Amino acid sequence: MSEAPTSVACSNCSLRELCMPAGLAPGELARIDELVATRRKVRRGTALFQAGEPFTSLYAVRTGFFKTCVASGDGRGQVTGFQMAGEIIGLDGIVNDRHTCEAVALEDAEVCVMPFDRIAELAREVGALQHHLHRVMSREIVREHGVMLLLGTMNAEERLAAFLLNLAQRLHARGFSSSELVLRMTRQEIGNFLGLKLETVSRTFSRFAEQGLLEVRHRQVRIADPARLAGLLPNPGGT
Amino acid sequence: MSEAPTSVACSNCSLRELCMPAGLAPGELARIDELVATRRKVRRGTALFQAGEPFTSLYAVRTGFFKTCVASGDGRGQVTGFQMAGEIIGLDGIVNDRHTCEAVALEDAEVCVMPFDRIAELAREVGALQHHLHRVMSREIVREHGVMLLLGTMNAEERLAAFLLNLAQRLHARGFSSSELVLRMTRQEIGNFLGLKLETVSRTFSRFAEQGLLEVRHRQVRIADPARLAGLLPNPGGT
DNA sequence: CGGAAGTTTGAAGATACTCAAGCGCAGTGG
DNA sequence: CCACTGCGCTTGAGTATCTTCAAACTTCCG
Repeated sequence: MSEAPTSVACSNCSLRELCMPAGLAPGELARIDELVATRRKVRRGTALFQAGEPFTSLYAVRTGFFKTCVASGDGRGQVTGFQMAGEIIGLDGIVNDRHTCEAVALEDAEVCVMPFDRIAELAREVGALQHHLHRVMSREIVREHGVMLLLGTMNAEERLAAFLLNLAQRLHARGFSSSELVLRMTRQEIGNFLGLKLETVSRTFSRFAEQGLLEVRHRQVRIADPARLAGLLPNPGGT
Repeated sequence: MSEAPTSVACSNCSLRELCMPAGLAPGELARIDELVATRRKVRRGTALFQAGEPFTSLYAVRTGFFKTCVASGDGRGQVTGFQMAGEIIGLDGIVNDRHTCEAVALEDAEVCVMPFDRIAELAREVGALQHHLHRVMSREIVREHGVMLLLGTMNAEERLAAFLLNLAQRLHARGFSSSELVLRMTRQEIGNFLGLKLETVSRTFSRFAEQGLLEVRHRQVRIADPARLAGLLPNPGGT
């Protein structure tokens, strides 16, 4: 929709360490700047892309917050992930040149548009970029393994604890507090990610609050006792 | 363990369409033959690789049947997939040069060992291989989205129906019957994949048999009414 | 052939879901 | 500025589904 031909440079971007390969030669870095054709603003509640749309580009989140969802024929949907600054969206489209999930902004957002054929072309010449791309895709596969473990083996408390700790950790890596967080998504959306109904999510929040693990005021969450919250996870000596 | 320096040629392999890119120039095909360093036999019940092991290679299943599992700190485990001839195993290892899941042979099996650095090197020169690799990784991401939908939104009957139809479809693509199948995995392993207990899997099989959807004798399954079985899925106009 | 492993089935119980009602905050318009 | 409306959140009561525990049976493999 709003394709602003903003002048852009990854080389100056504060998110560079998050979404670009490390250890590039200066010349290579300059070439990677060419990757990001444009930026694109996405209004809260609107889709960056939808299922079925032709695939052209990967997107790096610059600001804002996204969810990605797959839908089954009837109304049911599964949120496959939430993406924040520095994270890559759109890898699902590569197989069939068509997106199979949709990406929706949970708040006004901006993404860097990276045409995939240009990425592929440059990856053939810049080894570090090639390796980075492989790692990004592999990381997504491993992340999804974790979600499968969550959905397949954990109860409601474990799921919510894992979700909150993961969110906190990612926010912390971006310089935010690791204990104070503002949820960008509704209880419904959390439920659609965790495989729970929104009432169950709400009840579990309340139970955590009663137990002194959290302080919850709507979307404002403080992790009061991170150690005990982490103790709920089935992953004591986690990787 | 058993690394046999078998002489190997993808160009003659009957599985070529499954695991190699299409439309290669003759010269390119010859170079891809170099990719497969060796084959490796894996005995039933033993691991092709384990979580924590250094990552070196991707593996293409030649014969046999695998499961891949992730484990949480305590005993719990989630089967992330079952792999058959022509399918690729090991993509999880790329991110951190270390495997995060284990791959176990469910029956005596053989795989083609493809050193990843050699794949990456060749992908830089052969565009079709590069694109193929991207597609393989993206396909895995999309497949996992489907599993997440299954685990997050479906009940026991829907899960088992989806599992059986998926298995039948993949076997059919390999020239086997699409209605007659022999399960290579235990009820326990099916349960660990579908997020159900083995008893629930067993009961659901029995219920399907009562309803005339299946004929089940232990691991021998005949899909008696594929249409009605497919009708159970939440995906009437599915992609 | 014998034992271990895998499968089936039943009964009781736990967890999460459904249905329902009420509350609270945010944004809108009087 | 305040009331109003809508959406999201919370909480309760009853219910469905899946799990747990247990026992018996079958198959497979050594």
